[in-house]
Amino acid sequence: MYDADMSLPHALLGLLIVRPRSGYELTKEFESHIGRHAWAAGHTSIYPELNRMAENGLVEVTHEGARGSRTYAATEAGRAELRRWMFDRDRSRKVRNEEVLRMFLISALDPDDAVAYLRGIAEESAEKAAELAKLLAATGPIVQGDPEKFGLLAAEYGRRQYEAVHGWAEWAITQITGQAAEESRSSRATAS
Amino acid sequence: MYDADMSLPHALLGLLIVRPRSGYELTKEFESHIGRHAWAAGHTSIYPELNRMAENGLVEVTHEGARGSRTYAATEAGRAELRRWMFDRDRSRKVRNEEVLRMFLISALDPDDAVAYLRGIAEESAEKAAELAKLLAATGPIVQGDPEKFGLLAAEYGRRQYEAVHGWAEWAITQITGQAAEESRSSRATAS
DNA sequence: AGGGGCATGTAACATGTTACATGATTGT
DNA sequence: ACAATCATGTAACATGTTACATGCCCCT
Repeated sequence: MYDADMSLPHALLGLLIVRPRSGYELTKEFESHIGRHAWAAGHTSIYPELNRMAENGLVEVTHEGARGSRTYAATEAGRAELRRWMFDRDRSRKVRNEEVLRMFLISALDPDDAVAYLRGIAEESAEKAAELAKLLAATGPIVQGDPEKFGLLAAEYGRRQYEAVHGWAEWAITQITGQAAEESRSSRATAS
Repeated sequence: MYDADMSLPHALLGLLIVRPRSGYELTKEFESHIGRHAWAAGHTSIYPELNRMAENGLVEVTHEGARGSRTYAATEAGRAELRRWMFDRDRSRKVRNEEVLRMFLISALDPDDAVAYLRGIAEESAEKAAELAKLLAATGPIVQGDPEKFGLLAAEYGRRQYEAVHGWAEWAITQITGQAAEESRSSRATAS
């Protein structure tokens, strides 16, 4: 079977389950939401992966169009594989989250830099949350299984995440600056 | 200079800025918090990377101990590089977040599976949030620059994130089940 | 003296990225 | 007819992972 921690084939399966697409269309999909927020991939990894998946029976070519384009659809085996992967609770998975890494590394900056960095985060997360709120307001309620609504659960997830990050950044700033203010007060007191 | 999107050397720099360590100690560090929540790395990538970083003057060996152990410290150039990387706002960075990918792919599951999956998420996020809350309660307030407190900002970040995920999962469940209840009501109404 | 953990490394393999490459179709 | 975009691919390189490999030191 497929390795538990291979994400690209599963991302492709998910998209193909919702709606059959060509490699080219999948590539474009990865240039927008899914690629910018969840998993990046270029056509040079997508095309070989589709061929491999076709060999393994997870997808099949349902239509050949102009310019040699091939439309792929998920097979029954493909659906089963995505389901297996989603419910696979083997958390030996390797984390690789640059955002969170930066959060850890804030502790390695000196206080002024840390606060400057956090202000940037606060600003950025507020923007992103607002952006997603706008996107969600522009579309109707979420309907499971509606291809048009694909990714809206993820969008709401993102919106809440960004709001949480915003709150956290502001909290973190008060932690550091509050403490700095404290220190300068006590050092003045000691000095006098 | 170093590529903007290489995270391992920067993770190592961050740890070495806080406190000089050997490759072995760094490896162990990656087995606990930072490796489980932010960035995974094994000794087979850490040792070669340290050698490369030493060649490039980002770190230096400050002590050679028993069993051929070498203690590394960040150089001034290393500190500057970490700072540069932290503030590098070039967001051409490739996202690769399996968690978020799964959120996207929920839309590809049928409603029963989606709800089951979300229940799992709700449970897991509540557990993780509680775990971090406990960890945070057990340690004192955060003091910037205190090596003992390294990662506490990240811990609070994680706690808030998990709480947000929990709230989202419960909201998402009501979205789907509420909608399913609606549907069965209306189909009964249509049938009668 | 021997087991367990400390401490580092190399080699083969899998995966992913960048650069290079080609040709078909559509719209103007 | 020509430019833009559609549509797919290969090859060289960089990176990361797994398996294999070695030896030292400390404790009992």
